[in-house]
Amino acid sequence: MRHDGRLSRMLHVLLHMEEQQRPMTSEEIAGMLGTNPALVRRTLAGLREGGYVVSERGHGGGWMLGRPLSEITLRDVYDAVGAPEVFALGLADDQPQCLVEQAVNHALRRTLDEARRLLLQRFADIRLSDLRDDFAARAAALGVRQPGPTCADD
Amino acid sequence: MRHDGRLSRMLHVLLHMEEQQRPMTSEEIAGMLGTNPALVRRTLAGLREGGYVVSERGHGGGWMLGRPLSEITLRDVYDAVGAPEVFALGLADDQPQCLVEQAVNHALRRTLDEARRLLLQRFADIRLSDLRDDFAARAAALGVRQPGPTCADD
DNA sequence: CTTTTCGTAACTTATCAAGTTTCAAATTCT
DNA sequence: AGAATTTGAAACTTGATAAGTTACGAAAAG
Ligand code: FES
Ligand code: FES
Repeated sequence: MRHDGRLSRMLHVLLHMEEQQRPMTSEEIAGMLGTNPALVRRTLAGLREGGYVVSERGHGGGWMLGRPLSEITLRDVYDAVGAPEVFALGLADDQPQCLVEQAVNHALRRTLDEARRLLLQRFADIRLSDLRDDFAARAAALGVRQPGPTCADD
Repeated sequence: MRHDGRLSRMLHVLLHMEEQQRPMTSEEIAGMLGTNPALVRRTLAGLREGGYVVSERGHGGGWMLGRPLSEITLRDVYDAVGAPEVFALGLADDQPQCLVEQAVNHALRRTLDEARRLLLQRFADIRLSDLRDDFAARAAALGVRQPGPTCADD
């Protein structure tokens, strides 16, 4: 099953965004992610609606954080990218009136819902500043002074 | 994202299989699921390897339970259909050497792993006989005497 | 008014479970 | 033995959709 990488990618983008003291263009970000500007705009649009980033058009424009990383949780970002389906496992709906299918789906749904609740609760408990701190710790452990981009974006 | 309905469908099949006192052909099962025999064989093949069902070829052949429903858990069936990816959410791997991506993926992986552990533990705790009992209760609540198939398979 | 950059719509691609086709092999029935 | 039934398995097509692409208009700055 194909993955939905929007949450992961947007988290990556937001953390890099804080390092920069200037707006990042969609093209720069696309280079970072190995994709293209239109997709970046499409996905960041959701984050803009939530106020997590702001965009400016024209010369010198681009994307900047709309609030500190300490005020954004993983859950916020998950919701902002459209609250995509968490699970690849799905329920059959071939025989909706079949009591067996109903019993199976009921058990699966309860279990999936419980796991989803746990997951989203954990997401709500993690702030992006926590990820940044972890990143900083990793950089320090490697003896990196100025963490800066390690990819080919410049 | 597209769902993987193999677990749900195979549970449905196994429960119906117990009701029947005869081998069910792939064609019958395909009719139940609104699909075709080859797909049924492909998916049930995994269950056969685990000994959860047995198949007989030729006239009068078909599929039967290989052990009582009380000795099969949802986790068993999940594994038997290939232990498909649980989550639709995936991790980016565009910049494996990027410390930010590493920090993001580490946090996501830990959280997803925790939710996966919970899910699979719940699966391991649910026996197919529990689902059958729930099914029987639903049938009783509706006043059904002989639960039998409600779909067009006969 | 030219350049930069976002905004957005429309279209194409990649992926993989699901679905299909086909035939060989095994088993039973006559 | 031969016909009918049914699984086994390989090869192929379809469908759904996140990702990727193309194209052009609007807004802002120089
Ligand atoms: S993409 Fe994270 S360092 Fe460039
Ligand atoms: S499919 Fe469950 S009753 Fe026919």
